Amino acid sequence: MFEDLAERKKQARRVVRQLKKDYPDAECALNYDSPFQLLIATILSAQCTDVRVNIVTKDLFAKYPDADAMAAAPVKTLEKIIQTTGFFRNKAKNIHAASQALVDQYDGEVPQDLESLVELPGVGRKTANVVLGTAFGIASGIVVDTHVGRLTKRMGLTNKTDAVKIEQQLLEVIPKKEWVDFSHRLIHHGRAICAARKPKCDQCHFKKFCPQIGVE
DNA sequence: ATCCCGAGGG
DNA sequence: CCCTCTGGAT
Repeated sequence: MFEDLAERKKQARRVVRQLKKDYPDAECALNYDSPFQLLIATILSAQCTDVRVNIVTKDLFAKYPDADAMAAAPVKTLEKIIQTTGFFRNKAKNIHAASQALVDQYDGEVPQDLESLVELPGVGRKTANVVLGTAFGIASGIVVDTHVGRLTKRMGLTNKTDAVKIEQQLLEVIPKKEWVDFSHRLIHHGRAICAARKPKCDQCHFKKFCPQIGVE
């Protein structure tokens, strides 16, 4: 990592500039028609590709499009529909309980602040930041998923492993107006070029200023 | 064998 | 800090 904060900020500016150049229109890859659906899709995305989440949510949202319908669904039925996303018992229990909490406490709507979102079962900082940033356009933090964690470490913007600590270090060097797009663009770059196993460094436009920490 | 837009519990 | 939950793709 770049030890000096000023150096880290300089590196952050290079990264943000290149991200804008390479991925000007990066957006959320999960399919949804409402904040509620984005919330559920994001809960399902834990340790699962967005492609598979979209396959599952097509059926799930056709049957249970909103919090009222999802809260009324049998958990066993939810388990069957979302089975292929992995962790399906926990996820089914959580999306059912979270939907019930939305009905009970928020009249079926999704709250627009981080503290309320994180209290919902199955919703952590990452999921809450996705919903706030993408569905509501509220920059309350930076989404740190497996891609953002891996790429920011390789690019020298953090030396941490814990997602919350990575986010703290990123918040120091990324301007607030960039927070939402920063994650989306990094995630696209992580899938297309800077993959976990076989990063395509020969095709990477970030190579000229990438310390390549963690890449063999 | 490792990774995928994690969260909760110990 | 650690562990567990889980299936599909490569």
